[in-house]
Amino acid sequence: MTSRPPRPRERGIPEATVARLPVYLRALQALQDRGTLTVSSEHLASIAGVNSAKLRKDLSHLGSYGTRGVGYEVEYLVYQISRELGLTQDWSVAIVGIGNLGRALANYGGFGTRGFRIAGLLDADPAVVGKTVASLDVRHIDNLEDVVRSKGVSIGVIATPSTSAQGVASRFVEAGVTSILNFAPVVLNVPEGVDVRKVDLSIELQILAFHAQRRADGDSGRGVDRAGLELT
Amino acid sequence: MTSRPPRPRERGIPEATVARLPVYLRALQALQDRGTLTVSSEHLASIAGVNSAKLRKDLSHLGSYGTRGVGYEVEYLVYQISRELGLTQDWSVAIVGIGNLGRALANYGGFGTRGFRIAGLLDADPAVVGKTVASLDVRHIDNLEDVVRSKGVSIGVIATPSTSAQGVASRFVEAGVTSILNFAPVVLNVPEGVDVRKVDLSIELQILAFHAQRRADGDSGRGVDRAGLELT
DNA sequence: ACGTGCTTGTGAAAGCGCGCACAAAGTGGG
DNA sequence: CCCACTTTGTGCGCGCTTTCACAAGCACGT
Ligand SMILES: NC(=O)c1ccc[n+]([C@@H]2O[C@H](COP(=O)([O-])OP(=O)(O)OC[C@H]3O[C@@H](n4cnc5c(N)ncnc54)[C@H](O)[C@@H]3O)[C@@H](O)[C@H]2O)c1
Ligand SMILES: NC(=O)c1ccc[n+]([C@@H]2O[C@H](COP(=O)([O-])OP(=O)(O)OC[C@H]3O[C@@H](n4cnc5c(N)ncnc54)[C@H](O)[C@@H]3O)[C@@H](O)[C@H]2O)c1
Repeated sequence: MTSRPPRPRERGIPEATVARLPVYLRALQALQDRGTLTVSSEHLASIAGVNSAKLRKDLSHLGSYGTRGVGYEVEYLVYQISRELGLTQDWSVAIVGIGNLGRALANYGGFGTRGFRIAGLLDADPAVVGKTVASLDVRHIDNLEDVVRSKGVSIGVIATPSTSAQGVASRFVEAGVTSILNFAPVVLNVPEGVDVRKVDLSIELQILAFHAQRRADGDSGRGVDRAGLELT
Repeated sequence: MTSRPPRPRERGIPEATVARLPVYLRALQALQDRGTLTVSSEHLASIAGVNSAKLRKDLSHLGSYGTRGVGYEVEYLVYQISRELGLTQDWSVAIVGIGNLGRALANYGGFGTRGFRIAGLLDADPAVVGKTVASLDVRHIDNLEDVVRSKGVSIGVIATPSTSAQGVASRFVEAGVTSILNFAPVVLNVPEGVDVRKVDLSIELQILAFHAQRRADGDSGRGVDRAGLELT
């Protein structure tokens, strides 16, 4: 537990930028589908819903891929962002907890499109194990290590009730999975070096409720005009 | 389009704090269920997975509800956070797009527990309209305005394909809904004063892939020990 | 009544992220 | 060849966020 030096900016792209690159990528692919060859930061920014200076600064972290006076070559930029995000390789995903949400995720076509392949579905309920969901058969959770190793799973998705989530996370980690996407409303405890992201619908609703209440508090009679909302 | 003054900190709780209050609330309710009466910032922080100083500063925005030398009274804090987040009143939610995801959301029990009531389900597909999902019958999207008005819907959830999402959002806005939770992978365009939050699974996976790739780049042969990961 | 020990609440410092504004660099027309 | 125009890449200032560190405050035992 040596006290780390104040982050020597390893070789790095800022987190905030990383979180926006997928948005840019999607916008660029939409342009590509429409046959657009080049795009200005202004135009791309408006599609992606961000400030154009921010977009340029974000892209500058990947290198200088634009041409002054012209803009960015769409195809080249798509490739560069894909490469930076690691989408030029395939990622195997395992989903644990094939209930309401797990089934929806398994049936969702949007993952396969961009380098993510669902390699395994796991559940603990005998009534679910053995069933076929999205042309994969649901295996018993005890096979987790097998599935991870044989399919080369590197991303684990947790869609179990929150009581089971920590246990599943630990098993993922033991099996060597270092990237976890968690839908259960609990804080997961994992060793350093394991990356956990959470998706929590209740939190999103509560944040919306907070802002809605604040708006209602201020608006007495008079019309809106309340500004300063942050649109994520 | 008057240029706004540099944000006079209306009367406000920082955004970052608002996003964490629901996490604290959940931790507190777990303590409450276990019969715990008071909790220190250190303890609560470790449950919630944050730094204790941050927790104290967050809570200080709500007022001084702690007792030095003792900690915080769990029940009182639950109430204060609930009130601040607007959970002491009921919020009606309408879900549009009753497909894989919409059905999972409708069947999810976790919403009702905390002030959110699903008041209406809407879809455009004649094969879905009229069906009963989660003991609500699915109405046709043309009834959106009706449903919003008659049920007092204040939060709209969009779970349609991305091609329809903007249209649905606009109809929500026209009907007077100013809080929207969007699952479709598109940037929504809404007038000022409307609050949009998005949940985008593909983006989460891509961020995980980015970090996983970076870890793999550094680790040549030798075991892990890569530090500096930010766990959200 | 008073000291001991624990915990809160917050000032101060450092790090990040955002957006303005502009120089640098390229394009294209004359 | 030069000039007008467009657009990138970035220096800079500002405000938000996080974390440290500690004085102030409270409980409890004696
Ligand atoms: N459904 C939603 O829309 C929704 C919304 C927000 C959050 N969530 C969260 O997502 C999670 C799943 O929700 P759901 O509605 O799909 O629940 P669900 O009850 O329908 O499904 C949970 C599944 O997990 C399985 N399971 C339980 N313990 C397990 C274990 N130890 N190992 C493997 N599988 C196990 C169960 O057999 C079941 O099939 C929950 O934590 C829930 O809070 C769901
Ligand atoms: N299923 C998932 O796990 C998942 C994951 C990530 C993102 N998403 C996104 O969530 C959205 C929904 O996904 P899904 O898998 O449920 O899709 P789906 O095709 O199963 O369901 C979409 C539903 O929306 C309805 N619909 C279409 N146009 C409509 C309109 N104009 N008005 C009302 N209803 C309309 C359709 O009839 C259908 O029932 C998509 O945008 C998808 O990209 C889904």
